[in-house]
Amino acid sequence: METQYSNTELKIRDAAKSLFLKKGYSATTTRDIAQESKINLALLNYYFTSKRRLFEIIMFETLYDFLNKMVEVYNDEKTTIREKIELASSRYIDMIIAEPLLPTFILNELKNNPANFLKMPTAKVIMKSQLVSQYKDGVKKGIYKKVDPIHFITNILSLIVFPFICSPIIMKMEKLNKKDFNKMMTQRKKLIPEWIIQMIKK
Amino acid sequence: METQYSNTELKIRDAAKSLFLKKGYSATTTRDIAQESKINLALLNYYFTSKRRLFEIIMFETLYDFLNKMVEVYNDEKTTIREKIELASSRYIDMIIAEPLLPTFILNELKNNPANFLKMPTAKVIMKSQLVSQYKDGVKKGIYKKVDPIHFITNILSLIVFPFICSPIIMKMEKLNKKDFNKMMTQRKKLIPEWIIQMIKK
DNA sequence: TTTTTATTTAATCATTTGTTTAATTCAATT
DNA sequence: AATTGAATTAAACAAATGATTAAATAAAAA
Repeated sequence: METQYSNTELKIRDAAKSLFLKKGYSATTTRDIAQESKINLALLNYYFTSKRRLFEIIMFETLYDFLNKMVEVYNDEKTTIREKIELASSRYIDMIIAEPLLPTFILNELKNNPANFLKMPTAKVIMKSQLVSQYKDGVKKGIYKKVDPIHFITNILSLIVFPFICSPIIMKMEKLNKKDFNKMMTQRKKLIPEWIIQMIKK
Repeated sequence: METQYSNTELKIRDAAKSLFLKKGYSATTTRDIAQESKINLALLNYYFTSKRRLFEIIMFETLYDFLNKMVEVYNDEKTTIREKIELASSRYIDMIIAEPLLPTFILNELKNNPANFLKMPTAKVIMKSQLVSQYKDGVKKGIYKKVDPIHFITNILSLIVFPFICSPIIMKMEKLNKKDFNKMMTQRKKLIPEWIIQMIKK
């Protein structure tokens, strides 16, 4: 697949993504986008038909990348449960440190338009992933407590993603700056796998 | 404190809160609010000066209630760590089941306007709460692993709140309806305290 | 070069949106 | 009953916003 974008098309995409992430759909105006990408206002509609369509294109790509990154790790045949959680924590925390507004952006549109999410093929795949069968195996063998796998998956995501979403609260509570906060999140790359394993053990 | 609101004033507040929760600040128009509360458009400005002010009043109250509910539990002198976590889980999960849009609403404005949050006196109190000193005690006594309390507090909040925020994903992954999902969250009232205790133990 | 097609621009349109005004109705007080 | 202040209404304003048009320019094809 070699999707070729013209220069201006890319400029619009980038500016739009940056603004949608920062301010959300409604608070971002087409003139904002035109100004940020230094293109003429009419070019937005020329290339993307409407603000809504531009948004949906960006949202789809973002969501797809986000979910895929997880499915990849979860479906690796060769790694153990612990390794999968380590990799997931590490990858996601790095990803979100690089783009901290991503989670709120996604979760927000998830609320406004959950139907869009239904189109994502990757979502339901997770509960059939290697990680989940490994977990079920452990339960069958009596190593892990008998708890619905959905809790297991939910807990991993919660411990990784939520701190970013409420980072202003955390920073306020502990008087941290952004650098300190990122350091804290980097610590969690190692802590989360420990915690998760301890949670599921009998 | 007996703040008396006129009937119409209350009607506006209620409609506005409902709409702001559902659609966010920018996507909610003053005409939406007027229609929903069945008042004349001008009454919004008559009672609340501006849309922004109305929003801030509602946001402050909501945020205050939300944080206070936690501080109360965390500062109880008589309860154990486990009891505090049980009570927090139970209260919060009930609260959010009753008003599922609350977390995204708060966290969203937290991103858009973190400065507003700085005005909340309750935030920094949490790290000096009874719960945190009990946790530190456990660490000193060698019962708990030596991990910064901020992780402890963050984990509790994450496991309680995050599943609500990403409920569409969870419902998709497991083909749950809203009732099933709430049942799942009710299970977590008992599971979360177990998990948290297990996480901190050596 | 000439012709055709794609890209870019400035200007404008039609709505929407937050807010205000001025007039009217209602309720309490004298 | 008359007066006064608060509450409510319909109408309008000014600015912002998503989208379109028609003309101009650049690029590609003939």
